[in-house]
Amino acid sequence: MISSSCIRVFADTAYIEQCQQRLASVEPGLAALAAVLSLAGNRVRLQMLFLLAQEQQLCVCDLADVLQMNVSAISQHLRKLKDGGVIQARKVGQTVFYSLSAAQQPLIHSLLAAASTSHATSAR
Amino acid sequence: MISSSCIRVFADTAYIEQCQQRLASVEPGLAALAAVLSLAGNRVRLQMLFLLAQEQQLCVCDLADVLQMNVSAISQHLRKLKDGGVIQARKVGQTVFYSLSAAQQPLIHSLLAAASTSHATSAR
DNA sequence: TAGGTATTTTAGTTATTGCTTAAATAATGT
DNA sequence: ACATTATTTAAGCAATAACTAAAATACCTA
Repeated sequence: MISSSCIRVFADTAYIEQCQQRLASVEPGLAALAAVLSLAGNRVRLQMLFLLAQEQQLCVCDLADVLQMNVSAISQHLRKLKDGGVIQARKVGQTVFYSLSAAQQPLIHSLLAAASTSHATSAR
Repeated sequence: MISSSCIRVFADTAYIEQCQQRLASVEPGLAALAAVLSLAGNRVRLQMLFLLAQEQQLCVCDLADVLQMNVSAISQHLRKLKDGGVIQARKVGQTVFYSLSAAQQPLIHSLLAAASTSHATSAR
């Protein structure tokens, strides 16, 4: 037992274990989702995903121009997104075009939909 | 101009500016979304959100027991989620019950749905 | 082959994050 | 008032993240 348990009215051992069991059953999915969300949870990367969703594909230079950022910084963000399976690369000559990966495209689109629809309640 | 622009076939200034303009129009929404996603993009916090979605409400102790983590660490995660407007607190005696905030509940549920349905394609 | 362009990688710096420990608050019961 | 319980806060630390600058790679064209 890592930390001292509370002695409270609600919640008994059986209840705790039930929660743990339900959690365990979805844990792989949650871990994978957390990985994608942490990638999308960066302002610059979310902008990049928005642009890719809108334009289908963009090269590193395009993104750097639009976001007015260092090419190297953009490239490093793209690498993270690619490593996370969120985007894919297609090389044409010396230009690399990035696009949303087919696998994660639905998730990304549903996330971005939330940005427009949900009237983003300001924090605090 | 922050970085040297590329001299490439696709993409001209007009195109870049068009992208920038579209981006600017959704930027407030994207920034707000990024804030929520970065909160949900942490494995522990996503587990907490899953549990809150499942059980409606839980106190700090419950979460610490289920996740087998330090009460203080849990409390600090809860604070971030509350500051971000993702959850809300209700105090009953000396126990504080946390639950998903009404405003962000739809977004959180749609995120969690992705964890079960989307057959989370493993990265790399 | 040489030079230029697009991109990636490496190294270094600074800022942020998540956790631990310990102390501080707050509410409850004696 | 005092001890107990639930939670929060503060301080410190190790790990991670994001950016800059510089060097390395890859591809194209003359």
